[in-house]
Amino acid sequence: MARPRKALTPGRRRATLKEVAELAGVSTSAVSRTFTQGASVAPETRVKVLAATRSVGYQPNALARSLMTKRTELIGLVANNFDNPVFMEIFDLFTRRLQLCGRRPLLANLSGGASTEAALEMLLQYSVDGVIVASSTLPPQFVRACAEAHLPVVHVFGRPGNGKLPIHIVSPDNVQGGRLAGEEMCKRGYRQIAFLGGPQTATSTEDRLFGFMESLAARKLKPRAVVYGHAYSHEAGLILMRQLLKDDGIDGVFCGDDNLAMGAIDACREARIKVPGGMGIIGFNDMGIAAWPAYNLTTIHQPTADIITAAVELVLSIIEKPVKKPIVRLFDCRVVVRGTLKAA
Amino acid sequence: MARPRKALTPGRRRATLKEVAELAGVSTSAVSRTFTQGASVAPETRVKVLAATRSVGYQPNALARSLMTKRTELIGLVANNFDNPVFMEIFDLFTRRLQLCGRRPLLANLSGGASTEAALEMLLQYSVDGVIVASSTLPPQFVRACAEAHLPVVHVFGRPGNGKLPIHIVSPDNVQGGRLAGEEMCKRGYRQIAFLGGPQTATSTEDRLFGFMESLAARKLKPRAVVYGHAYSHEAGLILMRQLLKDDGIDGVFCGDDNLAMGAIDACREARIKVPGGMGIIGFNDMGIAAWPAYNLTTIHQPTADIITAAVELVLSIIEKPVKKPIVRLFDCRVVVRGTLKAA
DNA sequence: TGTGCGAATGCAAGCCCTTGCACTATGGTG
DNA sequence: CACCATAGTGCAAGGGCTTGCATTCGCACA
Repeated sequence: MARPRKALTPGRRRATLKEVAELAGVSTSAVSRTFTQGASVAPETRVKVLAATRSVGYQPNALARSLMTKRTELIGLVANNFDNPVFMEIFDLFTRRLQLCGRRPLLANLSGGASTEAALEMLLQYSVDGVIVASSTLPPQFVRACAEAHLPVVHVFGRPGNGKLPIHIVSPDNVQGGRLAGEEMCKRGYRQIAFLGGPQTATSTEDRLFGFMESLAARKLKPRAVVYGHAYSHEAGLILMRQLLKDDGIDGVFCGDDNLAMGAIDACREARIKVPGGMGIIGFNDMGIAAWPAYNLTTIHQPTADIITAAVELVLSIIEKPVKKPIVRLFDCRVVVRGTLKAA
Repeated sequence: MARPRKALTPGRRRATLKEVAELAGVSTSAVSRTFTQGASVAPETRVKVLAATRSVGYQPNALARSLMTKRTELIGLVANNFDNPVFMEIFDLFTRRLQLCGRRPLLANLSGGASTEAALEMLLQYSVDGVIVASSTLPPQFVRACAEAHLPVVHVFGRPGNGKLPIHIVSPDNVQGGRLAGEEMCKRGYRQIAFLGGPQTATSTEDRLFGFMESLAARKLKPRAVVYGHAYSHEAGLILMRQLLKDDGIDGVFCGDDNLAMGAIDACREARIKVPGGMGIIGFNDMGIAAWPAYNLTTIHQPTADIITAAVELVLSIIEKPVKKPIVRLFDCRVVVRGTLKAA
């Protein structure tokens, strides 16, 4: 907790560097250099400056500084999935990680059809050093537009584009994860498996389905059904699963997200179908709630913390040293076995 | 050892107001005024300026502007509860609301013992116009320090202080909510009711307990037990409930939060105790998951959207026109009846 | 025709910082 | 003892923007 600064009379303007300089009896340059890593300042000067600083409660104005340095230490954090509890963890990791590196997250919420143009404008007007877009359900044009505006941008949970623009990707390997899900279900004897995905436009859903179909194909199988929801939500899972249950040949469902999977489980319970006995269900993400006993969901885990760490490192590195060719970092997923698939 | 000097991004520099002025053949003032609400500019001048603006893709530099205007349109959003899914909704509402008013949320994450001093420093250095602190589990000194630094600050989910500093509060009426919970349980015949709270230091827990005890006292009852968790988490609820179950006289539990309540339900299920038959449970918050069929939790609803709207309005208004006396806005809660309390 | 007024404009002085450059000590070297 | 590298300093010129002030212009009014 900052201690109260008595010298700052109420209502008074905040102290400026110039005032500190006068008080310390040195030039403004000396004060500035005192707050600049690696600048050359005599120890006694530094002491005087720090004393003056303390006595008026001076805080450097980061915005004025950025005018000269061309660096704001601001990172735009763009997302559109504020309805998915998974993102709580993701926000937590991002903001802490950024804080650790002395960067500040400037948030842009693109949920509910907020204007992407306005968001981009905001990022530019506030001169963010870089942008992290955390979403697989955003129109790809937005990320492109960032790159075109020469903003260093990393698309987390995104999918590699056509390679023309430097749009860097950090993401779980959704194809591999989908494959894992398919294999796990097959291994455990499920044969008539449906895919219950999120929005059809989400690259994550598409890729997970792709991997899933691959693994089925390797066993000469095909999905029994493929359905898509309007969002990665419990509600969508519930509704879609009710629909799938009309086909009583289905013995298992791969859900493209844990929220969907939990909705699907609730639909089964509603229909008095036992999971995993009557119906096998596997999710994707391994969000916290998936482990709660009420669901105890078998799911595909993605290494969220590693992904976010990598994303932050990447964006900082391309700010430092721009890169022409798109960088792609995919992280392997793994199966977390809980109780919604029967034993092998 | 000099600080690594930045290689400027190779992409073309962003256009400046001066360049636009030259291109349009007018003074910089004219351009500036074109982008200033209510300034006087001839229609034809405006047209020329806008044309030039478009042709070079000019975006005003909000940071440079803030140097003169003393306004950044940045609002600090401080929280420490990134592990609680409830906060996803809260973030969503805050960020959208702020965006609607043309403000930008600058995030400070105080989870996991991140330094409050560093956070305050950051808010000051970036000259946020105001601060919203959304937490009931933060050391009150932090909010005080903001106020002492003359930052307009609104404490959401906070509790009125001693009235010396202009710390404004927007919050659900936790006492009233607690009273509601107690009344509802009594009405339905529960008599040996325990309180399962969050951190003992959280004012929300304290106030909910207070209201709860009031309503019991009105019926000459007392809580059968009072326990506190380390956090508003499912895990804490689970652990505490297991503990409470050792006392088989308890017939109901008021949980200070839905996460706790869901943990408590899982503990009951684990012990094969039927809810609400063998044990009545009521939560607080009415988070999305509480309505999922797996829990179907009876709970106290707080009008989150109204609270957030009020908080944003309040912070903007005190930025505009500072207020000496603390403003307190409490919002009534209401009971949402679902399936975890037996019929009256 | 003269007067007054408001609208439109440009000038230049900032806002709060950083940094290139020129300059002074200082001490170490041959 | 002359010489030079080096650390420490201040000056002043910005960085991209707003805004008070003075000026110009057109117009309505008398």
